[in-house]
Amino acid sequence: MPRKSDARQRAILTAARLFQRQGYFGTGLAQILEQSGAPKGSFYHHFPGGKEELALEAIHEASRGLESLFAAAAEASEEPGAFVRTLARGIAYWIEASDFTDGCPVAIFTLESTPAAPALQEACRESFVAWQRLIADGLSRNGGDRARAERLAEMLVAALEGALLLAMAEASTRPIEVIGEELAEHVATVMRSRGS
Amino acid sequence: MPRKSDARQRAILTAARLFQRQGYFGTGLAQILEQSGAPKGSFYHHFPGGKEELALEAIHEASRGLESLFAAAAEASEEPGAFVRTLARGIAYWIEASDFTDGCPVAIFTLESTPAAPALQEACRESFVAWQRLIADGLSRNGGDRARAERLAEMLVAALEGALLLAMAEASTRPIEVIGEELAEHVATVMRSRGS
DNA sequence: TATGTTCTATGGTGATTGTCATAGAACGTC
DNA sequence: GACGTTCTATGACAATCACCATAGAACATA
Repeated sequence: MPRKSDARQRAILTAARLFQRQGYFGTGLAQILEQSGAPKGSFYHHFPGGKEELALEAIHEASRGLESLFAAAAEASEEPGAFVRTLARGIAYWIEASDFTDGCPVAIFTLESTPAAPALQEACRESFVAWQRLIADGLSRNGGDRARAERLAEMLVAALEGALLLAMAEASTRPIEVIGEELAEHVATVMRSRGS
Repeated sequence: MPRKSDARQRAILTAARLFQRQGYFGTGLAQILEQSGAPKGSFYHHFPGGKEELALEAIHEASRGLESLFAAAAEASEEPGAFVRTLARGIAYWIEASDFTDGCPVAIFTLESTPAAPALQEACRESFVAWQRLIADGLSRNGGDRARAERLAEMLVAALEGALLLAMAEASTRPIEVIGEELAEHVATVMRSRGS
C-alpha cells in the first residue's frame, strides 16, 4: 500500500554522518537536506517530529553500525585478548577512514543532550547497554565469570570511547593502538584466571 | 594602567559551564552574556576574536580545573591503585554535583570541532596531553617504569573520559565506580611488578 | 479511467544567530 | 579640570534557524 520513497532513509544516513562530525546543534536541517538530496518540501511529512525525530533515527542507525562491528569482532576472535585487539583495530580503521573527523555519534549526543530531549538521552543509554552486552558476549565466548565479563565490557566501552576521542584530538590512530594493547593485556590476564 | 573590568572573566566562567552542558553550537552568545551578567556592548572589546576566542579561553579554564584535580589526587595518594580510586571518586563527585548534566568540555569540543577551527582542536589536544602527564606523574611517584606509566596514563585518561560519558548517559555514578575499580586493579598489578 | 494516498515544490513565518558601528559613559593620569 | 584610555549602551546588520501551510505532482489501487 505505501509508496515508499527513499528520501527518508537518505536523510537519516546523511544526518548520522553530519551529526557525528558537527554535533546536533552544529548541523542544520538545510545542510542535511542539501547533502542528502532529499526534497525539503517533504521533510515534515517523513519526520513529523522534526529534527529531534531525525536525530533519534540517526542515533539508532549509528548504533546499529557499531553493534554489527562488535558482533563481527566477537565472531572472528577465539580468545578475549585477540577480541579486544580486533575491536581496537576496527575502531582505528573506522576513525581513520573519515580522516579523524567523524567521532562517535552516541557520545556527542550524550554530551549535547538537554533535559528537554529525554528521548535522545534514553537512546544513547540503550546504545551503550547494547554495546556492553555484545562485548561481554565476546569476552565470555569460552566461558569464564560472566559478571566479571560484564564489568570488563563496561570498562572496554568507556576506554574505547575515550580512545576514539584521543585519536580525534591527535588526528592519529596511535592512542587507539596504545590503549587497545593495554586493554588486551588486562583482559587476557583477568579472563584467563578462570575459564569454563 | 588598565582599568580591568571583571566582565571578561565572568563571561569565560559562564561560557565554560554552558559549553560543557550544551556544547559550542548549542550555546548562544546571548545566553552567555545574559547568565554572566556581562554587558553585551563590550563583548567584542574583550573578545576581538568573537565566540571562538571565548571558547578557547573556556577550554583553558576548564582544563586547568581538571589539572588541579589530578594534581591534588596525585599529591594525596601514596600508591598507584589508591591514586586511581581517588581520581574516580573526584570525577564521580564532579559529575554528580551538576546532576549529570555537565560533561567534559574538552571532550565535547573535540567532537564538535571543525577543521575550520584548528585552534580549538589544538587546545583540546594540549589538555589531554597535560592530563596524561599529570596522571603519569601520579602513577610513578614511587618510581617504576616511566614509559609504562605513561601508557597507563593515556589509557586512564581515555577510560575516565568514557566513564564520565557513561555516567551522564545513565545519570548515575555507578559506571565510574565500576570502571574506576577495574582500572585501579589493573594499574596496581602492573605498577607493582617493578617498583623503585 | 477514476479515486485516494503518498510525496514534493514553493514560499514564507517569526525567532535567533554571530557580528559590528557609533556614540557616550566611566575611569586613571597629568 | 583636561586628556586619553577602557569599557558599555544602543541598535542594527545579513544570515540562518526550525517549522509549517498550501497546493499540486506522482503513484497505487480499483
